[in-house]
Amino acid sequence: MRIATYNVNGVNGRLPVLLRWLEETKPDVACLQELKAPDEKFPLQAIQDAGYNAIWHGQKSWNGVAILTRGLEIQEVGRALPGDPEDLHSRYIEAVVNGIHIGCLYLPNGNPAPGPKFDYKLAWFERLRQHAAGLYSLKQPVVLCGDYNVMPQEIDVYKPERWVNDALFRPETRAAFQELLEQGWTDALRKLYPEEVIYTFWDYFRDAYGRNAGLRIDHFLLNQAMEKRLVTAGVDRHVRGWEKTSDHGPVWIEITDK
DNA sequence: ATGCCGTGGAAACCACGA
Repeated sequence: MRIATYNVNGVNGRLPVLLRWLEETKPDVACLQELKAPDEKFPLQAIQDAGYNAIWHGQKSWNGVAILTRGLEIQEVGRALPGDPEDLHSRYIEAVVNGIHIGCLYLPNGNPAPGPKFDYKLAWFERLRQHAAGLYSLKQPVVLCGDYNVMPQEIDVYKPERWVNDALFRPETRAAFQELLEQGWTDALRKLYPEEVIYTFWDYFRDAYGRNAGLRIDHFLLNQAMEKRLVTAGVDRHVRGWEKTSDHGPVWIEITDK
C-alpha cells in the first residue's frame, strides 16, 4: 500500500499535474496541501473520474488540505487542530483508511521571523504536539504527514548557513520538530536513508530544481505500529520538472498491507 | 541576501509562499 503527501500549490491551477501524477504513480492514499480553493471549488469530479474518493477542508485563496483514496473508504475523524477556535486556517484534516489513522497537515510557514507569523507557527506547532501525543499512543497504525515547513537537520538544506534565521530552520523551529519526534515518532525517510541528501521542495527562482538547491520539508511521521509496516519510501522528484508544476515534489511511503 | 516565480483574487495591484 502506498501513501503519498503532496503540496500541490493550487489544486485547480495544478490540476493537470495532479491528475498526471495520480495516473502515473497510483498512490492508494494521497494527502494534499495548499489547495488554495474554497470547499465549493474543490475539483471533485475530475478527482473522481481519476478513480479517487476525497475529503477536503478548503479555504478561499490560501491553505486547504485534502485526503484522496483510490477506491478505499475514507472515514473522516477530524478537521482543524483542537486548541484554538479563533484559528480559521484550513491546515489539518484527519481520517481513518483501512484501519490506519492518517493526519494530513500544512504547518504555517512562519516568515518573517521574529514576528506574529512566527509566533503563530510555534503556537500551531504546540497544538500539533498536544494532538500528536494522543495519536502516537494509539494501538492502531498512525501516519502524520504533510508539509511541516521545517528542515529538521543541516543535511536537509542545500546551504544551511543561509537559512539559520529563516522561520523554517531557526533553532526554535527545529527544537519544536525535535520535541515532536521525542514522543516516539519515526521520520520515515530519514530512518530508511540516514545519510542521504533528500529534498522535497525546490524554489521557482534561479533554477533551484536544475541546481538541486532544495529543502526537505515534507515529512512522514509514523507511530510504532505503522513503523513496523514500513517497507520503503521516496520522492517523485521528476514531477517537479514538469510544466506548470508545484514547487514541492510528491513524497511517498510503501507499507505492508497488514 | 534576495520574492528574481507563481497562485489566487481583486482590481489593473496586492497578499502570500519558503
